[in-house]
Amino acid sequence: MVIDSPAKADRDRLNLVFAALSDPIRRGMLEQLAAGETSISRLAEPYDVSQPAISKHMRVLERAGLISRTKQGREHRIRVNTAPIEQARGWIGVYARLWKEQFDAVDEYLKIRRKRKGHNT
Amino acid sequence: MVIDSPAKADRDRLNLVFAALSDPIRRGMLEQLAAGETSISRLAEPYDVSQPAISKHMRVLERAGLISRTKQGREHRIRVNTAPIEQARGWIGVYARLWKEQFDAVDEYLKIRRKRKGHNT
DNA sequence: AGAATCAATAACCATATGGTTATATATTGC
DNA sequence: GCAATATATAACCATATGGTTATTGATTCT
Repeated sequence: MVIDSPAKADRDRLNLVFAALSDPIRRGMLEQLAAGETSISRLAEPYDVSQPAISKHMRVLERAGLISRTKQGREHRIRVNTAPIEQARGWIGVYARLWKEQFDAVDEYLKIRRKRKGHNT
Repeated sequence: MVIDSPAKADRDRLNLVFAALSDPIRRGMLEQLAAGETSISRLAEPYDVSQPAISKHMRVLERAGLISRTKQGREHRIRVNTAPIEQARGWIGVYARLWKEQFDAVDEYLKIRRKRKGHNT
């Protein structure tokens, strides 16, 4: 049983979102954005990488639609977009539940078997 | 404000889990596993790629801890492991909530401002 | 006006990725 | 016993990734 595949655009977006989340620096940046909008240089502070590397990470997050930016003077103000992360959460939520149900069914079945065996012994 | 970073092992695992989820073929395989344990050749059926490509995808899922396998004759029986996906869900859940609270705070603030402006007009 | 700061891009590098074909091994079915 | 099936790995290929230094342009600060 496979739930209807999402539209191609949604699939492509999920590719980008999960890919963006696969790097600890990018996850760390999103974690920082939980505290609110901030600048790129502030987001970069915890990391010992070059500024062009930071720029690349920002690009990946942006391509995934996870952040958007405005410019104030020379500073880019970065904020998180929740829609793509909700989409990822939705995907995981649906399947985590189905996977868990599968395990619960197995557990239930094993429980019954154990009770029967115990009884027979 | 940044929530305490998880242990390095947890971080590395999240890297692998999100990376594994960034490919539509691998997500599709996990979706199929929601229906229960199955063979690799069955998981491969919907895809028009070579068998070694399938093997590589299985390897990525396995390295992320998302699946485990047993062997029955020549067939590998694949099942999903829920722990890593729960870990990813946990990470997304924590931050999705924080990001949303951030937007709710902004919305609330803008609402109050709009009411004041409307009143003054 | 010029230094300092913020950030992007180009070019380069090493490694990883996702596909292929060829080949090998294990197991089942006839 | 041999063909068929299931699956892994090697080698190859094109592309992507994540880092670097150098350079550039925009903006702010002194």
